[in-house]
Amino acid sequence: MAETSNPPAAANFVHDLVVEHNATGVFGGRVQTRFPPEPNGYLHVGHAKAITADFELAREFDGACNLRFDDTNPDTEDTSYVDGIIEDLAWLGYPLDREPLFTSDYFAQLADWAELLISNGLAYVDDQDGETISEQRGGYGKPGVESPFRNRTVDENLELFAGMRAGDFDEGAHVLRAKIDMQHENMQLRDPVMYRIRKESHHRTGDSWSIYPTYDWAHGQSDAIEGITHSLCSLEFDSHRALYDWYLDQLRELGVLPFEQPLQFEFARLELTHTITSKRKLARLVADGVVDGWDDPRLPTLRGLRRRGYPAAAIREFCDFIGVSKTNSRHEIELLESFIRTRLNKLAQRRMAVLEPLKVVITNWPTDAAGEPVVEYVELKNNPENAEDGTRTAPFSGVLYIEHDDFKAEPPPKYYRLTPGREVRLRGAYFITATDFVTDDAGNVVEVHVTYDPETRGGNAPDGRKVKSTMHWVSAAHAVDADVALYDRLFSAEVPGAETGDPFDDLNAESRTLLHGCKLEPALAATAPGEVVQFERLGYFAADPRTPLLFHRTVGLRDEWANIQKRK
RNA sequence: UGGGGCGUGGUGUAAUUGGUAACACAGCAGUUUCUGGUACUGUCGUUGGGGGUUCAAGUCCUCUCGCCCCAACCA
Repeated sequence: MAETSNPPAAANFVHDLVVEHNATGVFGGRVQTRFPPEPNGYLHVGHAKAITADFELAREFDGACNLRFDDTNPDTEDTSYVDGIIEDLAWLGYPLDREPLFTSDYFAQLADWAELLISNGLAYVDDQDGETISEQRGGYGKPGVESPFRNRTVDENLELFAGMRAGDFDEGAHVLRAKIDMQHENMQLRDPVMYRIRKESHHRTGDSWSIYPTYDWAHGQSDAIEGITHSLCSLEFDSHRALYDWYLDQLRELGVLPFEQPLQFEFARLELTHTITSKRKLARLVADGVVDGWDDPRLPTLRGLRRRGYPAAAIREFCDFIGVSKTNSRHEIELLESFIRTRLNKLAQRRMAVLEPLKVVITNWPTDAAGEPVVEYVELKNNPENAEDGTRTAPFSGVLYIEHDDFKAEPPPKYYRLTPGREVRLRGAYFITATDFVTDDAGNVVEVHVTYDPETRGGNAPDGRKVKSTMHWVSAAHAVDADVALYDRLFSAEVPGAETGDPFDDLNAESRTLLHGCKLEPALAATAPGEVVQFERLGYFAADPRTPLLFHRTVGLRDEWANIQKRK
């Protein structure tokens, strides 16, 4: 992966496993993985971890990773999600290099294999409803009850399944079940359902099928069809592994597996503090209008993060760094943010923007022949981290805006910024000293009067005197107005819903603050859609991809002064 | 209730497989600095608990405690 100052990737138990497999000849050195999203929602950071795990493992061992849409449930899936997922995946850094694969492409093969299992007495058609089947399954430590239909003849099962396949029955009339063991201690093996009847139209196969395979029946077999070797999934599927193996074992013994039998490995999904990664709950945030859509910058969706300005490379580096383990854990969102800052610090162009403007009048600033304040142009570095980014100029004149927080009539302890009688530097321009200020009826400072020292042009005093603070500024006459959205945690609790069980109880009502009338230096008007720049001393801000002069705060700078105030 | 998985600083991830517990984030203190940013330095503090084997235990044995997952015709 690209250059980075971050430390190398954490070790990864799956990686170690593959090394061992290659050493012992399992899979003959082949590594084939797959990323199998269900097209029923958009990708989020949690998927990013799975994606990097799958794709990078394959890349490292010169294998390949398939994108396979696990589209076995016509009720919830849609092509718009297929397109969205492909788009987000490409943005993350994994553009499609060939046609994507679909479980639905294997429906015929899967159904044929199901018939093969039936023919061998390994599956049967059950006429009972879901509730009854569920009751008969028993419970943890409690025995299961065999279905009265469990011992139908092969011929009868074949005929019924053919009818199911042909669409002769209503939804719920029958299911196909694997005949395993109703007393198995692993509930997944108590005659799991392989097929159910659905009359819903499928986003790809339309109405050509009225039976759909369940996840368990589809997944391992799809892996086998594609020649997958290492099938990674999240921890909650560990009890499914026995079933994954059982289906494959039967097919292998019946001699129909095209490749070696794939193996399933489980790892912990990515959880972050102050956010959620449940597709269902994310969908609820969108549906309820808590956020503006799937690409709301407060969402952990890939498209939300992209709009927020998170560089894809930084997300990949983060995933690489946290590694792959089996421990249930929740990473601090601050760790992700530190990766974002590290990368942006190197890349982002520096600009000056005043979010909450305070007017500053330089009382000794010269005027020209027409009586207008003189305008000078000062040169500023685009990025102190990278000299190749060069410089730009910004207009400077007698009336400016500075950040409201950068002046205090009565300075608190350790305050280094502008205050009556104190001299500070305006970045790249001049030293100024506050002489006076104007307040409104409520006592708020609305204007500051200062004098400047003409000798300090460029930002340095010939006599070598120092100032405690350098501040950003924008010339009032040249300022470009913009809207800026500041973001805070979407959920105020570290673990949303930890208290009440409902994450929505922990929603942060102030997760977004929209500022109008922010004052930008002219160069900022040319920011490309989606580009992330650093507003000096404030943070990184992404230009909205669609709306000009709207910026989203990607992440703030580390702020020592804020910490000092917080400690107080 | 039966089965499975997992416990390492505040957080997360490592530890040559029995050999100095490390890395990052966060915190704290400082140096540098035309961003209270960056960079750099220092500092803080940990193997869930008990017992055992061993010259030596995060690692092996044993007991114990805690957390997570599984009883959809979702994935």
